[in-house]
Amino acid sequence: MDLELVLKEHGLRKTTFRKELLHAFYNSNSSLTADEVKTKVGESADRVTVYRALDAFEKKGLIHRVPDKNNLTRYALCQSKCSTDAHSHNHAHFICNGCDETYCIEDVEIPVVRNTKGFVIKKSKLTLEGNCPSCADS
Amino acid sequence: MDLELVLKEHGLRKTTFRKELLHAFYNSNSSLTADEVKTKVGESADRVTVYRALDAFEKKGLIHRVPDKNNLTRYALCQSKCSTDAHSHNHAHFICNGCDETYCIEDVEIPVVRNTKGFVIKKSKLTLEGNCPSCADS
DNA sequence: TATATATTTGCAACCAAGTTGCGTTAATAT
DNA sequence: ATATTAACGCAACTTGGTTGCAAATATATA
Repeated sequence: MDLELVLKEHGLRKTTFRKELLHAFYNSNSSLTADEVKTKVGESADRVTVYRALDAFEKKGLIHRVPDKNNLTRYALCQSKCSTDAHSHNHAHFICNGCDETYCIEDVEIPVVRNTKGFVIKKSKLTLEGNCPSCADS
Repeated sequence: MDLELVLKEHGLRKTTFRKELLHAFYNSNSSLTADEVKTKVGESADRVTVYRALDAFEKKGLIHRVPDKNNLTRYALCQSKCSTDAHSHNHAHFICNGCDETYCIEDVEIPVVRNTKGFVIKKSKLTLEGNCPSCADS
């Protein structure tokens, strides 16, 4: 995976920090919070830099927000071809009660829900909870 | 609805503020944040009092947390018989893109999802998005 | 390659949501 | 009527995130 090319294709400059940030996402099988990014990727980088990089990655369609157990803002890599301001996801998310991580789950069907009692339903989000493979025995 | 009795049955003291708080929940068809409580119920009450009352109500099984569009802590009245530290909900939630309100939706089926790829699934949450009856034309 | 332009970074300061400690007041139990 | 316990109010703090602005760095252009 050519990180520099990916950045370029999404209209982002290939700075040291952003290359490492993208690397971290490609090396994670789940998702990251701003705080996790700071400790894992760039302890030296300023908090603000982390937040702004995450914002930029999201806007350019590289990462998307996923639910978090503790209401933090948490991001995961986009699988499909998301482009600038045009995210297209339709997968479930799994929150582990053991490690508090959030995983994208591609092989679970999202139910299509009909409008009901005057509510016009445009989107359905399915969030699963339990224990992830690593925490399955807890 | 005898508010004082409800408080008593849930082991809560009938203070002026808590009676008004409970009243506000019974008079709301959706849900409330701490901030909304403060403006609608007790502008005079301290912020901390609001937070602690909401905590207490939740612990005693009177209200439950619902998802919020902006990651705030948002509460709605429990319909069924929830008791102290034993909430039992199994309904969907609807977030309105117009007014940012969250509604409990009782008549939508929550899918039962099988374990997959080592993930042990214990709970499924279904969150719907769109426009509520009042905002249906926006 | 030099220079102009645009993006990214770091710092400081700020904000909003929520929490904690503690002394005082008010509600229930005896 | 009084003791006990729960609830309240205040101040101070914490955490997650944002904004403004100047300095640094990356890309585009000459």
